[in-house]
This record gives sequence, C-alpha cells and structure tokens, in this order.
Amino acid sequence: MTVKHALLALLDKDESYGYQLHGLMESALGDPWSINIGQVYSTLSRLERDGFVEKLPEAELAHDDRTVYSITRRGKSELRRWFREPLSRDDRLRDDVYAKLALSRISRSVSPGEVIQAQRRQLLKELHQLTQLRSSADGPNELPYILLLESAIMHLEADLKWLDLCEQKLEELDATPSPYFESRPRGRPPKDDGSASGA
Amino acid sequence: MTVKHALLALLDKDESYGYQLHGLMESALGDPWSINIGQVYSTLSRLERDGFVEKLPEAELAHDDRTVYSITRRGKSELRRWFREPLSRDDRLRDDVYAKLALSRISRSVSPGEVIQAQRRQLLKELHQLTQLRSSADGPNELPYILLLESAIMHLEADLKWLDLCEQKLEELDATPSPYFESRPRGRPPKDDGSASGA
DNA sequence: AAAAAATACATACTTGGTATATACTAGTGT
DNA sequence: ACACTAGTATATACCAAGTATGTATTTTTT
Repeated sequence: MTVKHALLALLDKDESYGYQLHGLMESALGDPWSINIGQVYSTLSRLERDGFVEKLPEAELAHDDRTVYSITRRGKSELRRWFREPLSRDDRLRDDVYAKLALSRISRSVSPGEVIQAQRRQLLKELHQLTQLRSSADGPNELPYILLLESAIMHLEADLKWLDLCEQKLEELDATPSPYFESRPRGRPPKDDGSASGA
Repeated sequence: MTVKHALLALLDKDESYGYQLHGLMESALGDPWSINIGQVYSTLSRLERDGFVEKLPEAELAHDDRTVYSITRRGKSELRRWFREPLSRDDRLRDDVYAKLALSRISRSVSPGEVIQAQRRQLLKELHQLTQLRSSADGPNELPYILLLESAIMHLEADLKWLDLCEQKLEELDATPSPYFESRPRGRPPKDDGSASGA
C-alpha cells in the first residue's frame, strides 16, 4: 500500500518517470525503503489503470525513451484521503516471534527457552547496530533518518522487555502442571474409525 | 513465511489435512493468525512441491474425501532450522507511519502535524481496546493470548512515545529555516533541455 | 577505443492473500 | 417429508507485492 502512495506523493510534487521515481523514493525515505525497480513500473501501471496517474502525451516529452507520469485529480484526492486516514496497527497482533514461541510449545522439536534465548541474542545484536548508527548520525540534515532509528530502537527495546516477560511467565507455567497451549480442532473431531470417545 | 512453518509445526505434532489444519492453527495461534482456508491448501501444495510434506497413500485413509499430509525428514529439518534461527527485526526500519510522515513533508497536500495528530488518535483508540481485552482476559488458559496482548500494547506505547518525539523535533525544525527532507534524484540530473547548470 | 557503470523500461515468476465455486453431511424447523 | 441452514472439505481463479532477469542505450572511466 505504501509504495503506491509514496509514488503518488512524489508525483504530486512533480511529474516524473519510473527510473527517477525510484531514486527519489530512496532519497526521500532512505535505504530501507529502496525497492526493486521493477516494482516501480508495475505499481505505476496499476496506478494508471485506476486513474490515479496518467502518461504525459509524447509531444511534451524531451526524451522519447522516458515515460513521464503526472498525477490526476483522482490521484490527488486519493493521496489526501491516505494522508488523513491514520494507519491501523492491529497487525501488531500478528507477531512472528509470538507465533514461533507458541508453536515451539506445541512441536517439542525445540524448547521455548531456546527460542527466547536465540531471539534475545539477535535483538541485542540489532539494537547494538542501530545504536551505533544512531550515535554516528548527527548531521543536521539527518533528522528524519534519526527519527526512524529512534523508532526502530524503541521497538527493539519493547521486544526485549517482552521476551523477559515471556521467560518469566513461562517459568511460572513450568512450575505448575496445568497444560497450556492445548491445541485441539474446533469442528468435528477427527473421526478416525467409528469407535470410542463419542460425545 | 510463518504460515508455512506453522503448518509444518502442526504436522510435526500429528499428520492432518487442510481443513483441520486451518482450525488447529486458529486454536494454537488465536484469532489474529486465522488465515483464509484457501491459503492452507496453496501453502500445503508448495510444501509438498518442496518435499517438506507428503500425502498419505490413499490406502491408509479412513475417508477418501480427505487429503492427509505428513511431515517428511526434510520438513522436520527445515522446521528445526526455522526454530533455531532467530527472526530479524530489521523490517522495523521500514515503518509505514514514518514513510507517511516523511512524505507529508514533501507533498504539502497535508501537514505533518495533522498526520501525527490523526495517528495519535488512532493509536490511543487501539490502545484502549487492547487494554480492555487485556483486563478481561484473565482465565488461566489464556496466558499466551495475554502475552500477545502485552506485546501489542508495549509496541503501541512505543509508537505513541515516538509520535511525541516527532512532534517535538518537528517543532524545533519549524523554528529554524533550514530545508530538511530535501529530495533530489541521485543519478543523472533531469536534463530538461540542453541548457544551464552543466557539471 | 574498450570496458564499466548508469540510465531506462519491461516482463516473467514467486509468494501471500482473498474470494468464490463446488459438493457432501448433519441438524433444525415447519 | 421437505427445505433451510450450518458445518466439513477441497480446489481454483484472481490480485497485489515483491524479486529476478533481460535488453538497449548512454555516459563515464580507464
């Protein structure tokens, strides 16, 4: 979703063509947002299909080897809509690490403790790297980049605190015998052969 | 990626079929991870293609209308690999809200302040909802779900703190006249017509 | 002049995800 | 008894996002 609107925003500032948009996007949003050049072209053609951008007539072009796009009225209104609409963070409830941890309790091919430890090592490594970057990024023009780093750092710290919480809670669990993470199908039971355990 | 390994983990516990796996996945990982049933089948066929799972021979089936899969040796080893390998969080550097904020400074069709405010309202709303859920989820069997909620809450709080930081930094910026978020292409300059400003 | 790098676009492919079509079974109401 | 609804079960078509690759031209470097 965001790539689409990033291109719209860039085109809202000035008409442009695929290759240039690719560079603009990287310089506007930084390395982590630099996308595959091919994606620029496919996204542009989808935007054109939906009437958000249009090709400049060739007559106005200085170079026949470039396909220059400009934003349309529909595109501008879509962009405004996107800007005003806040982004939902409910995808935070679909966390990969959580899933892995939960699955590790089911599958027994690895212990949750191991998963937590390995994950913590990784997070500490990444936190270290980001902190390095953060302290070396001090130029006055780097404010946006610094804000991005701060964001990532804050979330990494939250991840680490959460791992501690998990470890603690799981220890409490292991002390008691009750079976958590019990997993059984919701619907009709497996019906192996017509035998025992009928409701 | 995770859906693939979730199915592997479930099959590692016990052989199963698509429809059942769908239910198992929901009861093991909770609502936010409940996926479209169609995705189970396409993921299973990809897993089969890659040799991670295989269909049970029909002879062993009690019901000819079910396609039961079991995990293979390759599948088990892939699963172990995934469990031991920590997940990278470097995608935290590709934050949608950050991108939106940066783009809002470029496009001028909306002010960064507005974006921050709208986003904060949204986050507060979501935080409220999660806090409600958190306090009503107190059954002993809900520990995993509680951990998930805690995680989401912690990250929402980080988001909110980050928005405050942004607001503050942007105010400092607006007080000074220097042009941040300057965006120019990296490569060859636009070459409009063969005229001024040649290198 | 030749080699390397940058510019520019397009297409094929993979993956993740949604929507939809189909068919069968079991229970429920009238 | 009949229709309706809900549940079980699979498969396919479709779309969007993203990667890899192919190709051609131009500019810069050696």
